[in-house]
Amino acid sequence: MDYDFLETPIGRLLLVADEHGLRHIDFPRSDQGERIERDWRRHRRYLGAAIEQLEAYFGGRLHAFDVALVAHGTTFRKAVWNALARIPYGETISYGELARRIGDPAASRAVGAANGANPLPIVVPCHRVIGSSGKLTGFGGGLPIKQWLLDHERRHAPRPVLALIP
Amino acid sequence: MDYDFLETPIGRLLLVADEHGLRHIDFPRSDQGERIERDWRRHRRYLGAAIEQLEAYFGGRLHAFDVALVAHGTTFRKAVWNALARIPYGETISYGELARRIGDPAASRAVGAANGANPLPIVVPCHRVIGSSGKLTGFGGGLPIKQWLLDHERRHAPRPVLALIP
DNA sequence: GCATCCACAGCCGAAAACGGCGAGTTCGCG
DNA sequence: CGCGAACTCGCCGTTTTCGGCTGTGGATGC
Repeated sequence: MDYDFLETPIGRLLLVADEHGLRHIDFPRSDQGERIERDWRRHRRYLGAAIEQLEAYFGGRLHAFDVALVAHGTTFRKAVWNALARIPYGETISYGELARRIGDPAASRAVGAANGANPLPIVVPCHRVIGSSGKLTGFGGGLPIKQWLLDHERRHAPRPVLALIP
Repeated sequence: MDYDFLETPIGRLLLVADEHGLRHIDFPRSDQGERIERDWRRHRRYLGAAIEQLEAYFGGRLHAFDVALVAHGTTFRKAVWNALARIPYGETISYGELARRIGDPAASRAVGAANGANPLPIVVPCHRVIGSSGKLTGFGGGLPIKQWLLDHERRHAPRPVLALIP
């Protein structure tokens, strides 16, 4: 298992991958030690594509990732993460809408928990899910980063996103 | 979004506008911080007409505003605010009469609430609505200011307002 | 080990609370 | 009597509050 860090506009990211694909993206939190296992090696052998694409993403040039991913979880969580990956760049939906898309309309709250368990933030865009009222309501890396990502995508969206006036 | 302050005989007013028109008029209350968003800029680019006309109004020279306005609200509230704008300078009507004018004769109390939510006091003359008994009964900027506005308009009314004796 | 409970990155409908009212009644005071 | 102030009650739109519905991992108690 290889790991390395990547400096980005939202701070340093910890990337972890093996021969099967990318396994983790973490925001090293100051309040808890970085979760690095003893047998990992700091090496970019399996990280090349991910790093290239993340740099392009933060540069505003890449709108859809194409990297091999490995994520383990319950059936419900995998359904949520797959639905996440289908939300287009620059768009946002609500937790309830995501629950409806996976055919479990009452599970909006469980969707929030599954979002929180997403091991691959940014690449699997959990930041595009917000409260039905428009509030951000939560993000593993902190709300300011969620806001930054949404602003960044709105700025670089292929078509200008209409500012709807209610 | 631009904002600026205007000193008037009833105190300092906070004006907010953008390219579409005037959006807010506030009485900065000492009991709560002024509501100024981070991304507003203190500038008069979009405020010129409003400031000119307000100065003329307080000078007793202007009897009808002609400024682009932007006010968001429910269907009911917009109906109330539109009816407000049709009350002539120097006249007063009751909350119940206003309810009748929008075709909802029993909603006099809800009309009071809609009046309280008026984002553009003075320009949209919510101060011209008083209780059916003649008492003032309420005003966002405080009753003394409501009284001042009504006195001011009575003093400068084009025709003297008749004191009707029933 | 195994039940049980709890805390979450939510949402929706129903019910209650809350006012910038108004009409009607009561009651006190000249 | 006459006039109001004070009170009650019905009315209306909006806002706030409140249950109940979900899946999962970790803490607790046996």
